[in-house]
Amino acid sequence: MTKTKKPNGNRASGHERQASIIATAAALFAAKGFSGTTTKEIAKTAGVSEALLFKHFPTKRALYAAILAEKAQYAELREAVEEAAKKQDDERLFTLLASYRIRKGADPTLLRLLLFSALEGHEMSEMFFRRQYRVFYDLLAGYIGRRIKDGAFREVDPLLAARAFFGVIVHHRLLHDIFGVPMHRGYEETVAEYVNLFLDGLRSAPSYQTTHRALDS
Amino acid sequence: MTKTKKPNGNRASGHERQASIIATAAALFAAKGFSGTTTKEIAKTAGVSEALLFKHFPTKRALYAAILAEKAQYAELREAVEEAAKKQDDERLFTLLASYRIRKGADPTLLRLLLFSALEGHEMSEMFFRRQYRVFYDLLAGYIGRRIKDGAFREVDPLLAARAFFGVIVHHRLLHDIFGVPMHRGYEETVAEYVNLFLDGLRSAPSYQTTHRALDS
DNA sequence: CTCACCGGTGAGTAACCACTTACTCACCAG
DNA sequence: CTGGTGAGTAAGTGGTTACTCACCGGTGAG
Repeated sequence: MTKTKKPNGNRASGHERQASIIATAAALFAAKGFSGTTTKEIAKTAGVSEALLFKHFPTKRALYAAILAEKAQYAELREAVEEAAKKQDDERLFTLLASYRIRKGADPTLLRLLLFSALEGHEMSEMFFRRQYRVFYDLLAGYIGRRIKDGAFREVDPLLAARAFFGVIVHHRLLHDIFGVPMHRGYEETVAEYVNLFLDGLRSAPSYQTTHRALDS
Repeated sequence: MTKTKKPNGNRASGHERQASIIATAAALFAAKGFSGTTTKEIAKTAGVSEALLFKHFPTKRALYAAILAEKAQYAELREAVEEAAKKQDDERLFTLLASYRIRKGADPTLLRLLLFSALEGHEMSEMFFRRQYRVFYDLLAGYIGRRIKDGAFREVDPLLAARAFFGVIVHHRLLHDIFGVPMHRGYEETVAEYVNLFLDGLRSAPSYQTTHRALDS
């Protein structure tokens, strides 16, 4: 053979390679979208040949789907949230939900993947969305509904209220992570401000007559 | 016959063609992103040859930039908003801002273009964002600041409050237009609910002492 | 009449795309 | 030593992409 053979030792097991490919590809897809990322680029960044990529994943779409499926696995936050809900500790529950997304080391990769997959209309997008957001958002709507029955919150549409709160948080990350708008307060301050603003809106008795046609319907 | 000659008469002027190309391309870019859309596809949909496309726009990116520049031209809403601000009509101002985005015929194209351009990191993205959103968002922050000085709103960070309100609206459109979550109330009802929720949060005196340290951990 | 000009195109082209083929190498059980 | 197996790749494949060029036909001024 004409070529020098390298003394190997850096041969990884199948699962290690697969994981490292997924990690590399996830970063690239998050940065440039599905159709903005080439398999050649993924292979080069992961330090393997393109052929090996296709040994592990039959198509580019399959690799993308594998990433979304992996990133959709989450639970950790749920228990803490459900505990706060049991104790009816409003501040804690809202602060938990907010500071999970708005915090110092928060990784923008997930949000970018979610947005790209939804915009590009990938088939896994809906599942990804459901696992990552829908869960918490239904959970919060349920909690708000219960607190209204208890008389702790005023009569609002629980679903819309839950959407509103997540709106505040998601929008913040959109500005910060996607549009590059700088933070103008610290993370904890920001979260506290959002939570207080929102909770006071939920708890205040309608002190003076505002146009309430929205609710009596 | 070697070539059929069509009896013409449908020859458009340069500017007409340019406008129709922009309209067609905008729809496609909004649907599939920059790198997800091919020049061949644009030409076919617009009913012209690919060559003509490049007569009007030197590159695909230039066409994209032209679209963003065109879509960034907006003002109409500003006057109405500024008038409401002068009259200190809170309900009207907030309702105007909300119902401009959340209404029956609202076109999702703009939001999709904005998100794609930001995610894909196009150079025109920042300008597009500034003209389409930043304007109103600074305007609202200024108004909230003034209302706080007047004593009409309680002491909050005006910038964060403005972000919060836009967050509610933008998130609603995100769910509705990008993620396909169905509306669960009518447009006007939804807007009214969001506005009331938010205004009550701004106006209520902090009735009982909430933990304002949030997450001192 | 003519001829420059404008709107418009068919037929490319080089580079790039996702994906394949045919192969090497290291390792191990029998 | 032999034959099977899993990790890995160089060198393609056909199709697509953004972009180009030589050219066409109608129109109106001189």
